[in-house]
Amino acid sequence: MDGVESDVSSLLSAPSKAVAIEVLVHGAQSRARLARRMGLSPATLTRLVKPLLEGGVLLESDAVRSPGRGRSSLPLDVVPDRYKFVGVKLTEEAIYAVVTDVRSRISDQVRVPLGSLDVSDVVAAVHDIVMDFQSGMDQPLDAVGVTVGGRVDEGEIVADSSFLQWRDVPFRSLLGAALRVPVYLDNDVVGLTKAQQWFGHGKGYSSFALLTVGAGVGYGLVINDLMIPTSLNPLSHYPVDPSGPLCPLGHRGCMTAFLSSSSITAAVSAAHGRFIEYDDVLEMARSGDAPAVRVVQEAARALGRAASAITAFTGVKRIILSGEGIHLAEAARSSVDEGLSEYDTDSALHSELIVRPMDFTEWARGAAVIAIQKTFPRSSPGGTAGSEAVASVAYSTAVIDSE
Amino acid sequence: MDGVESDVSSLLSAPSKAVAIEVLVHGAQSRARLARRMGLSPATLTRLVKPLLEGGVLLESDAVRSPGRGRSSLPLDVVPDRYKFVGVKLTEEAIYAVVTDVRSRISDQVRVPLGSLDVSDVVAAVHDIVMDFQSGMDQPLDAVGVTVGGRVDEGEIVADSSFLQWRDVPFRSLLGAALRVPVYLDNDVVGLTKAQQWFGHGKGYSSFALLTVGAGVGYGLVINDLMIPTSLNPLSHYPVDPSGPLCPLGHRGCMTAFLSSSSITAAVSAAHGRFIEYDDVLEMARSGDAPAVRVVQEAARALGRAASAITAFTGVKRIILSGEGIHLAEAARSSVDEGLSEYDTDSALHSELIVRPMDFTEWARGAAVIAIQKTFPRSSPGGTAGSEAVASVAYSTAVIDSE
DNA sequence: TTTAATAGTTCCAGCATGGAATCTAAAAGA
DNA sequence: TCTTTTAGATTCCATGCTGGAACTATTAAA
Repeated sequence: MDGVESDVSSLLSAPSKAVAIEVLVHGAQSRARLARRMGLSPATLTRLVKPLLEGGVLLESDAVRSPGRGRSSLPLDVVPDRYKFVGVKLTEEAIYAVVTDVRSRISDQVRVPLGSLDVSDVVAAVHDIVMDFQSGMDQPLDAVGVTVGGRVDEGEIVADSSFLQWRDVPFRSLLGAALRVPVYLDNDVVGLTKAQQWFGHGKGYSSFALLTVGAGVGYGLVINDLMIPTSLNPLSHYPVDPSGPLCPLGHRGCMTAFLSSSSITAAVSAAHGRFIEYDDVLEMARSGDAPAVRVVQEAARALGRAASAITAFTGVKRIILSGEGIHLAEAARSSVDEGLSEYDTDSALHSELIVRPMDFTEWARGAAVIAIQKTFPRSSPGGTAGSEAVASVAYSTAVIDSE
Repeated sequence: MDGVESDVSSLLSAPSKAVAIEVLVHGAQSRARLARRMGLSPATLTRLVKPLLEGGVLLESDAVRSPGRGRSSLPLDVVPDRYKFVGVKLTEEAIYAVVTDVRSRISDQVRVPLGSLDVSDVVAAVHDIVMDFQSGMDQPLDAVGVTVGGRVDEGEIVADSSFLQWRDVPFRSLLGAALRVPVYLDNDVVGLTKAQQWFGHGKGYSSFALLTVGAGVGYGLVINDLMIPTSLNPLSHYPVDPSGPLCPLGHRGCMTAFLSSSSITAAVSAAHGRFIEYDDVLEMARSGDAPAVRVVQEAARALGRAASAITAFTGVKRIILSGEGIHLAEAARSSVDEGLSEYDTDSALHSELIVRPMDFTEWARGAAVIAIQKTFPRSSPGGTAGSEAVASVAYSTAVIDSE
């Protein structure tokens, strides 16, 4: 609990950190189990765990009986309050921020409306939020993660965010100068995907995809435990049905045209001659309003088709459907399945859909996970030759259209 | 050259093998260069190279001058004839077989028409071909790779091959019993993709895709240097244009409906009221025959759309377009580009298309590469926890529809 | 009470690695 | 021509990670 252990990265060996991450992600477990899971000898595990216990990263809980004979195991778990992180998600209307522990469990959260999109104003607002959190805590903050919708380069610069109307803003260094804490920056879908990977519905899957539906369409991809930099603009405007509606960019039947909240509300509003909220559209669909039913069903079918395409093109079966607008998948699940199986030839290779609505707090948690993962970095599992070339690409371009 | 070094796998350490593969794939280079590329010290490289020289795997060539001062480097190269492999590609009409060196350079090849699709007949035919090759060689064969269109399980069993009309045939053990040489089995697109990865147009790219057009549509995907098991049936019947023609399975506007040779010849033949060969269709398109032009252009546009989708869903930019039927992409390149950019919003993230026609000999070379890669296995670069679970999935299902 | 099975530790030999010093080779400059 | 500089390659050694073997600890079953 003392401040001796200032930094994980510098004081722990890479294998020790790998053990910590294993416990972090897969929960409390004994040395023996860790050894088996990680393909290491019990002897090695004893050695790797020692500095983690001394550093206060892990804690040995009481002995636990397992069925059968043999000595009880001593589960190792992370010390929940050993680290504290802040996650910040920027949207055009508000800043959503959370305080989490190392397992990304939220202990505090706040929503601050955004008065101005001016860079310095936003920096100041985030600074104030973090300071506010800090003052209410009895321990120092370990890191802050910030995510935005749009293109983020090298974790440093908001290269292009249409909704914030920012171009080439070195947000990380700006905020880092204002705070005394390490600041990390990334795309919002990347954050949400990584949160799912370590702590959410992607846990235990070496490959999965995340598809979010809300103001825009987001897409995150993890293959072989590695986040794939998927350039998202192309996907959010991917043609699902060339005879479908138009999106703001003029594409007929693209995913945005079918799935974005604005497209859906616009279609139903037009039919009824008055403006109708997104949630009301779903409600109306449920109660049988013909235009609403039609629009929601078509959107759901487009979603199913997109999921089917993801599996076809990436081989990934597990797909998490999420975002503020994903309730439409619950409202019209059969249409989703319809779109999913429309062109399916091999039933054994079905996509496995998980529908999990997520609000903006969840996005902020994703931002916190960016900070957590940077604090507990994986020791380059890819291990490819030509490290310099790889380094320049890593964590670079993951873009979504947050229009 | 003597038979002392019987097996690479058992006598060389994993890092040494990695060095051999580096030289194999990226060509002759000095120890210093290898050290830089692989992130190792010069000292380590000297040590790793020694057993490779002693084992006759690598050879030191004459000193080569580099611009500037300093000692000349001593390039290390593989001894081309140290190993010999046979690659066999089974199609419904014939067996295509090649003899290659460790760089997959073809030194001999043969095409044997297939009289019967009976399993024992095919085993006998392949056996005879391999024996024939053997008798003409002054050194023993190191391994045989066989590829087939269809689903191959665990590298052991042809689970389902529609064109050979085989189901659950343990081809590897059957052929292995007949031959005295290690036999490896895999899907044909996997072989072709791996050949591209190590020795072809995917060399130097950690991620790329291969799309083949011929009797059917094939798709191979490599991400972060790892072959992704893409279940191909879904892709070959992926809907490109819901208003397009029908495929044999009744899908409207799927990739097979647009791109398979039979669909193309059928469409043009119907228009002209007589049967027209595939190559003639391309010829007629070139000379302006309206139906042929139309069909070829639509097929090319579908190809472009498919390529665009690959980039959108996988983030992979480099796409190799190939197969016996890919000449249509050359004949109508502008239509390919049209389909590629139809829904493109971000020009910086364009797909990078490489069009390379490949005949069946090239597919046989792919089979040889299966044998080469099994002989020089990579030491599990993924390195994920839970090795047992990973092992069962690796090299399993990569399917194409070879109908 | 003995035996078997599992968890965890200690000790040590093996081995891969990289740093430092050294040697070799070639070009540039005096 | 000799010296200096630069870079490739080697040798030697300290370091550190690893797993095997032997051991202790704990628990259930015979």
